[in-house]
Amino acid sequence: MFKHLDPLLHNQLRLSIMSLLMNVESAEFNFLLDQTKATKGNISVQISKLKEAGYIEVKKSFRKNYPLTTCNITSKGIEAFENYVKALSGYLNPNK
Amino acid sequence: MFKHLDPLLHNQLRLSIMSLLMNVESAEFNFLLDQTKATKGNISVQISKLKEAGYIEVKKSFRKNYPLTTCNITSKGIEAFENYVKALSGYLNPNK
DNA sequence: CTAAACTAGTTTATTTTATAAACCTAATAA
DNA sequence: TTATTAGGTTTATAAAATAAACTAGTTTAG
Repeated sequence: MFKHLDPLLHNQLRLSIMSLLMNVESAEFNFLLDQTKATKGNISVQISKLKEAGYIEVKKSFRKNYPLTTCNITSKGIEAFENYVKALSGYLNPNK
Repeated sequence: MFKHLDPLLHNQLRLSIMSLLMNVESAEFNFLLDQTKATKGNISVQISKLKEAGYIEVKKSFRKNYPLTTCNITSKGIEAFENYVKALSGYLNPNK
């Protein structure tokens, strides 16, 4: 009846991040900060969780002497996102 | 960009309950128990929360000497569910 | 009749999760 | 050179989810 919803994706901020990463080659920390309007701390934590799950890759480098964190979605992450969308649709269109 | 997701609906069990209630006049506690496969305690708690929010109505009666709890969705609940679905779609179809 | 098992839930205690505030390190500006 | 800014991370707190234990009563088997 109701499929299990990946708890890692069933969170507003993490889902936002994944949704953004679905659309781009890669995204910088500040891009995510700007788009999501979340706090830095929160984003930092959620990036870690997504990374730990293998849903995204995180590259740390320097630009203009400042640290720069860049993220991109992995194939595993894409798959998870697509599965999540599929599972959710079972909840959203109860009349179909 | 990303709309706020009603935290009351952004939960697997509560969303399941609301999804079920969208389809029926009313549903008994045991129907929800059976359909969702959740524990009684969990369902009890989530029903209370949905009720407190005014998303559902809860009637308590007796049938065959046993207590019987029946739920139905309210117009406020229907509206909330529809808004939730609309808001979520902004996350799910990032390429559109 | 009475003890065990069952119905239909609710409450409570514990764990997990989310979140923001405080903090850190290095770089640039005044 | 000390103040401020950039780019984050860590930690402390609050909120939520969950299951186990409990309540209250009913049915059934001996």
